[in-house]
Amino acid sequence: MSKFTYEHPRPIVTVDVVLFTVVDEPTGGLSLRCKPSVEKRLKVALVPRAVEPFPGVLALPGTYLRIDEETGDEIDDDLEAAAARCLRQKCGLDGVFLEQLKTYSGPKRDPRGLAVTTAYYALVSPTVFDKCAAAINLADAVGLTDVPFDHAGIVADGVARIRGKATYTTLPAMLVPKRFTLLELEKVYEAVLGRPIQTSFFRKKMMELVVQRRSGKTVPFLRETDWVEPGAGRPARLYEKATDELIIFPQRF
Amino acid sequence: MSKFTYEHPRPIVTVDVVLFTVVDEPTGGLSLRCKPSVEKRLKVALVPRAVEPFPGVLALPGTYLRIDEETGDEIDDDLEAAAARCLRQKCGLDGVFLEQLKTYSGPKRDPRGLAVTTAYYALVSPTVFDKCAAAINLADAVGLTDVPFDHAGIVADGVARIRGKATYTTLPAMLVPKRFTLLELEKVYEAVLGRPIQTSFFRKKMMELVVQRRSGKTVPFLRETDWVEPGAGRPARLYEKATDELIIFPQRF
DNA sequence: CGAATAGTGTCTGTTAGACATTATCGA
DNA sequence: TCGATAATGTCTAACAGACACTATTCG
Repeated sequence: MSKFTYEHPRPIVTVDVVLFTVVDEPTGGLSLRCKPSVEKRLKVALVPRAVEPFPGVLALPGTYLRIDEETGDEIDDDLEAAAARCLRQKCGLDGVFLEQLKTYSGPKRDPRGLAVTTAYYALVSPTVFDKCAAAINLADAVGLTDVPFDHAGIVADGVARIRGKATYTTLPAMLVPKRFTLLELEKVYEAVLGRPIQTSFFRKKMMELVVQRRSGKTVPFLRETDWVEPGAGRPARLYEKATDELIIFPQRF
Repeated sequence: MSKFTYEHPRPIVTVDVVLFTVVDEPTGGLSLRCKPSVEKRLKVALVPRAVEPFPGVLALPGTYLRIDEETGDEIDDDLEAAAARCLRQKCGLDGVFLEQLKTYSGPKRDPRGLAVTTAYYALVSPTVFDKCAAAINLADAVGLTDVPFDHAGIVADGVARIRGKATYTTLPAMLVPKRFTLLELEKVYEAVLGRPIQTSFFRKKMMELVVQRRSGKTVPFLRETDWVEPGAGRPARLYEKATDELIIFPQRF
């Protein structure tokens, strides 16, 4: 116990992960939109806290930065590795899109004293998310309250970040399954942006978006497949992404 | 000595500041541009390191997060306060624009072991910068090398960040003195962006940019003054900012 | 055939970008 | 008046945004 001594005090260092996904929302009867299909809704994952403070309360999945080499436990190479481990251990997710959001600090944000937490945000398609049967709750990402610490602010920052990036990158495409229809992708963009966008403009932009291959050749970001998604009307063509990387648009969206 | 003991090891927590400014660069004889006046160059502040490792080597100004209440020294409320203190103590600067950039971590970035450093970036006009007579060196911000740790990468990230923000905010306006000409502001934008921009388009956009007052009224971001800057030809009108806050453009730039 | 959904085409007002022109100073 | 720099106007091609139209399936 108490084996690690330093000349100066050091803060607690943790990571928190804002895990976003989308869920289908049956179009409410009150909706006046002509567009049929389903609406999508941006959600954030919350897990019950295992330890003090706030045990049992739903909060962002988080963990200490593990650098103790003597325990035999897996140690974290850096903060991003800790966030990835958190996703793996608490959500059963691996290989999902993960980027640093911001670092939060201050004496008031944690009752244990001055804590430094680096928040990451992650995006996962509902298909993959459903596979992890862990005890994960989904809450509306927009306007989230009733979470401990400063997690509401962190989620709000995360929403702002992905909203900003959605206007000039393919970031929302991280939220669709391997094969998807263009309308589905549009709905996901709308869920992230929180506002409707124009179908024909969206399709035009998306279809002419190209990605640079390592060889220097450019290929379309969206690859048409032979498959279709049957529905009530004309079946929709299914597409695949040419890459899982984040692509930046030549001009803003 | 060694008064602080913890059950688990904790990393070193520091902040580093990427302090940007611009300097006038006499247009080289090789320049083919018709535009006269002076070019501006984006610079970053480096200070000689006071302590191990790399004592004496030029590096980003940085400091430990101070949370030791017993020393009688000033303690930091949070990371941003530490960055502000660093600017004050090492550069003699106070009240400059300061925002969080990113947090860096990993066992390889510091010979002392796993260190976590949160980088901030700050912008200051050359007028204010010149007042702080401290031993501060200015290096070209673009393509900086020959700095210890991962500071080259941090500066590169900082340049990328302010370049991005320059296209949709008034961030480069943080780099001009209280009164400035439109051409001067344009040159600063060009220094940040690293590419020339169109004079007439720039002026049009800038002049029609408005800021929301607390009362709800909108006023132009640029306020015309009665003063002019004499030069070789027609004198240029001097402008003032209506606010010191960062303004976001309605549409991208 | 008609309802329902997928996907495309067309028109228009706005605007970025290039370039020419005018304005105002000192010598 | 000329040289130099500041500032504005004009033209064009591209494009966002709105809307109408065509296409394809099922019952």
